[in-house]
Amino acid sequence: MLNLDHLNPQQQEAVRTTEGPLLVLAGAGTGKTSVITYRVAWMLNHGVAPENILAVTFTNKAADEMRERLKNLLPQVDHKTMAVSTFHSFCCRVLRAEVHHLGYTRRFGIADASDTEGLIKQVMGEMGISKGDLDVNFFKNGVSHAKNNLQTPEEIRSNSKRDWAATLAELYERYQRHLRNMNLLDFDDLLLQTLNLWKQHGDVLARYQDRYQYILVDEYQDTNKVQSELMRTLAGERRNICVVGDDDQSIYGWRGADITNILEFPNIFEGTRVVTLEQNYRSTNVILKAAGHVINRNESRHAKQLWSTRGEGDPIRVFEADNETEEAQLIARMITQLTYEQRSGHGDMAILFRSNFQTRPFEQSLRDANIPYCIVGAKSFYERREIKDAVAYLRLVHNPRDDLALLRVLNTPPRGIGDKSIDNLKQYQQITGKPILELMHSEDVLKDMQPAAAESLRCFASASDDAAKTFSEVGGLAEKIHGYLDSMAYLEGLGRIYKGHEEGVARLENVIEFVNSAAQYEARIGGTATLQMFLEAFSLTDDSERIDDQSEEDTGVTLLTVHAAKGLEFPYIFIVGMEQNLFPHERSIQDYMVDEERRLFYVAVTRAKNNLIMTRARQRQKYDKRYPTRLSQFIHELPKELVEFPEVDEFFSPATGNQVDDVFSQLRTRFS
DNA sequence: AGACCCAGGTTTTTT
DNA sequence: ACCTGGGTCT
Repeated sequence: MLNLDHLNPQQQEAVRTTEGPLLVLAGAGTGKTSVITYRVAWMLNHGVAPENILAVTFTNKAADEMRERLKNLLPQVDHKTMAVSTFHSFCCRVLRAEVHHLGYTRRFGIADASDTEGLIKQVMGEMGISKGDLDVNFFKNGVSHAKNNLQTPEEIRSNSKRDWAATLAELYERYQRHLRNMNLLDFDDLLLQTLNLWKQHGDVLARYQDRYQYILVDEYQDTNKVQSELMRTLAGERRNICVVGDDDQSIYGWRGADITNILEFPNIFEGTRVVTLEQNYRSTNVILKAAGHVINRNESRHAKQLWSTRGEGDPIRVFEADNETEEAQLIARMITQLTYEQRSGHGDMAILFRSNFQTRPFEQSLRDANIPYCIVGAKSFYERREIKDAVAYLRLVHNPRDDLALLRVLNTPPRGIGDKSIDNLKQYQQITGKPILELMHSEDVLKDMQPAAAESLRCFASASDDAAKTFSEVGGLAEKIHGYLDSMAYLEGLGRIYKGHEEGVARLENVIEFVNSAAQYEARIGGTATLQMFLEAFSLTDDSERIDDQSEEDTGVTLLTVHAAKGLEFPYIFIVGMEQNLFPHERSIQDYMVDEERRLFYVAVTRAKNNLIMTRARQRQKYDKRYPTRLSQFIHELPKELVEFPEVDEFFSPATGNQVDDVFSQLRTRFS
């Protein structure tokens, strides 16, 4: 039987409450993941069938971790039947089975962010929206926002008096029509169309409600309207829905997360049991008090007060440097000193910053000081042009209606299909509404083209047909991918696309690496891996986890943005660039979003287990100019008695006799 | 088709 | 300062 003894009373209550709506307010470091996994284990032990449980997370990483911990906790249960997945992959699975109800086919492809942007530009062109007016980002965000908030184009038109409303609505409609013609769903659609499906087809919904009788949602503060509505719909009359999250760590409002989901949950589900986890197992009380004091300024939050049994701990220290270079050098010196006098390794330390551009001077200073480091979230392998091209080739074979993929690779490498021919095809596409690849099979269309171009198009089309046949049989996926890219002259063409010999070779190596990743995927899944599965994994899986080279992660200092640090912890945390307009960011100040920025600061502070050091540069270079800076308001918001503002030298002053004794006694106990 | 030039934009990031 | 994308010229 499951032993809950080492859980605290609130955690136990959360675990035992399996029926009805439950809101678990899990403050930073309060053992949330344990609670979730124990709760699932508890349900399984109490007769709930694994296939009746749905656990939803935001990231694959979180889903993997949960699955892993469940496996350890309950090795005997058949975990394959239990749905632990991200919102997107869950919805994708539903749609693969049901999407025909909505007029797509189950071979639908997934449009990524750059497809979305490209298509929106195209639609803007169609509508004759000139550049001077509203820009691509406006429409991209506008459409995404509308989708996330369940606004139809009709509603945009009628609800908003803004002069751009009608334009946005029309663009949304056209954009969506294009996607549908190409049998593509964008990321937002995966969620939205699943919700539409359920709302429009009660019988389908009933099947899913019957299957998923117990629902668990992690990081609920990050859900948007569609996501909360999806879960509410699925929970139905049973209302067995448990959401876990921390409103104080809601830092994704800017991309559609709606904090009111977690704030209003008890009002939306009458009779909600609320369990607040306040015992923190991570940090010293100085850190918790400081964080709590700051976050208390925010209105509209669920009250909570974190505490721990780890003692008071050292005060927070704030240092100032003249400029960003010296700030970076200061941090490097401090790290050297700390590793020297304490027993902490580089892996115990992380440098947190608000914006990515701040990494530069730190890379330099750490390298100069011979300190190993790793940067989280550096630009990814899969963003590279040659990889996206390779993926576009694959997408086209899988979904021949994917004009976006086709146009990307039709003349990559150059094969004599110029702008003229491409325009021509687009024209036909507009008139007939048929996929371009299909048009390329029509001699009526081809006779309009230059003979050379027509021949090239014919050749491309027939190679695509061959590939489609090849991939329709199961097995040998990586091999087939290699053969296909080769047959399209893509591998050979890389040398022509990229001028320098070196660059061509490097790009080719990357593509080969990509083929290898397909082989790895195949090895993991087994011989039954299909192109569709691989593409789906590619679209819905985060880059960093696809290639795992975590070997160095343990040994180096970690550099990462505060956003990327959510969910992590380190004994030593350095928050750098504590300047007004940088953190909080100036954009958030203009937009009255300082509350979210304050939550971001709260997240940063609560990453620290033992020691928190913050720095500021008095001057900072921005683009090509230097500016004087002001200290961040968040520093002023910290409780005075918990913060010290030492001079830089004080950090490096010789150790006192007591400290020396201390170090030696620690060493003695360690080696005795 | 490919080299070259200029304008615009540079918070955070998942799926 | 620096990169990207789009436009133009050869």
